[in-house]
Amino acid sequence: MTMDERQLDLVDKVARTFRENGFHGTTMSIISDRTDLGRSSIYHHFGRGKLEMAHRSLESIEAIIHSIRQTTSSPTLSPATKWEVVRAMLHRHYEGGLLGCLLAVFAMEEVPNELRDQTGRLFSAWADATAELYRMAGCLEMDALRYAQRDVILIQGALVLSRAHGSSAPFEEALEDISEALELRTSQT
Amino acid sequence: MTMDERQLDLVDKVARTFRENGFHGTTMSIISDRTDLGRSSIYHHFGRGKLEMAHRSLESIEAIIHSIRQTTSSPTLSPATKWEVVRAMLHRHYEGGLLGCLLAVFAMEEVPNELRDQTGRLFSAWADATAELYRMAGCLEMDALRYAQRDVILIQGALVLSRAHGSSAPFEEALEDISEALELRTSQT
DNA sequence: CTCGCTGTACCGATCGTTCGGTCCACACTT
DNA sequence: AAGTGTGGACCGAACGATCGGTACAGCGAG
Repeated sequence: MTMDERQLDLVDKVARTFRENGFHGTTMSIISDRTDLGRSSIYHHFGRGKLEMAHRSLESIEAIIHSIRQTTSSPTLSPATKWEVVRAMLHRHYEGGLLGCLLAVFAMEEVPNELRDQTGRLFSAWADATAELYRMAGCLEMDALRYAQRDVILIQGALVLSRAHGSSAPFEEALEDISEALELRTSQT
Repeated sequence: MTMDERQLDLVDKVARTFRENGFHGTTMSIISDRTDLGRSSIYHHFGRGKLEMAHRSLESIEAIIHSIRQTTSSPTLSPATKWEVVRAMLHRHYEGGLLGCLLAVFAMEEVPNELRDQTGRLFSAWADATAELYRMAGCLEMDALRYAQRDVILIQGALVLSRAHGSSAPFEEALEDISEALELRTSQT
C-alpha cells in the first residue's frame, strides 16, 4: 500500500467512526482501535488531533460531492442515467442507509464553529451539484434548486429513520421515490 | 412552583440540552449550568444519572406524540384542521426548525441499547399517530402509513438542513409542503 | 546516520458518579 | 407556644476512570 493509499484508508476509517459515533461520541481510544494505531501515532497523521480528523473527514465528503457534480454536469448522459449513477454512489456511500451521514451528525451536534460552517457549505454544495442535473434537463433555475434541496432533505430524513429502525427500507424507498419524481420533473413537453 | 411543575421544568431543560448537544455532547456540567443545580444535586432528581435523564426526556416526547394522536383521531375535526393543529404543535416544539429533534439525535449517535430501542418505538408511534389522520380521512391503511412515514421523513430531513444552515427556511417549507400534499391525499372523489 | 513512524509513559482536565453533610419547611409531641 | 423529629432539596469535595494531547526513546528502512 502506497503512502497516499494509506492516508485515504486512514481518513476513511476515521470518517466512518465519526458517522457511527458522532463527534463527541468519537474518542481517541476508539480511533486507535479502528485504525490499529497507537493513541500517540494518531497525532503523527493528524497533527492537530480530533479537529483535524473531522476536517479531513469532511474533505473526503467534499470529494464525493465533486464527483456527483461531475456526473450531473455531463453533457452526454441523460438525466435518468445521471441519477442512476448518483443513486449508486449514494447507495454505496450510505451502505443501504445503515450508515449515517457525516454532515448530518455534525449538523445535529454542537461542534466547533469551524466544523459547523464547513458542514453548512457542503450541504449547499451537495444541493447545488444535484440541482445541476435538473438545470441541464431544462428545469428553471428556481425549480432545479428546489428539487435538489427536496432530494437532499428526503435522503437525510430517510437516513435518520433507517438508523432509528436499523432497517434499510426507509432509505431504499426514498431513493426509489426520487427516481419516480425525476421522471415527472424532467419530462419535456 | 409546585413540585410537579418543577419536575416538568427540569425535564424540559434537560431534554433541550440533549437536543442541542446530543447524548455524548451533553455533560453533567452543562446540565448543571442549564438547571442552576449543583452537579451532585442532579442526582437527587435523576437517581440513575445521565441515562435516567435521557429516558425521562424521551418520555416527554412520548407525551407529545400522544397529544398528536388525540388530535388526529378526533371524530369531529376535519383533516385540514387536524393538520393545522399538529403543524402548530410541531412548529412550537421545534421552534421553527432551529431546535433539533431528540429522537434524531439519539438515532444518529451510538447510545445505550435501551435508549436506542425506545427511540425506534417512538418514531413508529409518531408515524402511526400521524397515519391516523389519513386513515380517518378515508385513505387506505397502506397509503395512510406511507403518507405518514413520508411526513416524518420530510420533517426530519428538513430539521437537519435547518440546523446545518442555521435557518428556519427548510423546516417552514417542509411544513408547507405537507399542507399542500394533504389536500391532494385527502381529496375525496 | 538520518528520517519516518511507532509504542510507552505520562500530563492536566474533565468525565459521570458518590458521599457526607447542611438547610429548611412541616408535622408531631409536650 | 416551644421543642423535637422527619424528609426533601441541595451543595462542596472527592472518587476512579477516561478524556484529548504531549514528550521521548526506540526501531526499521533508505
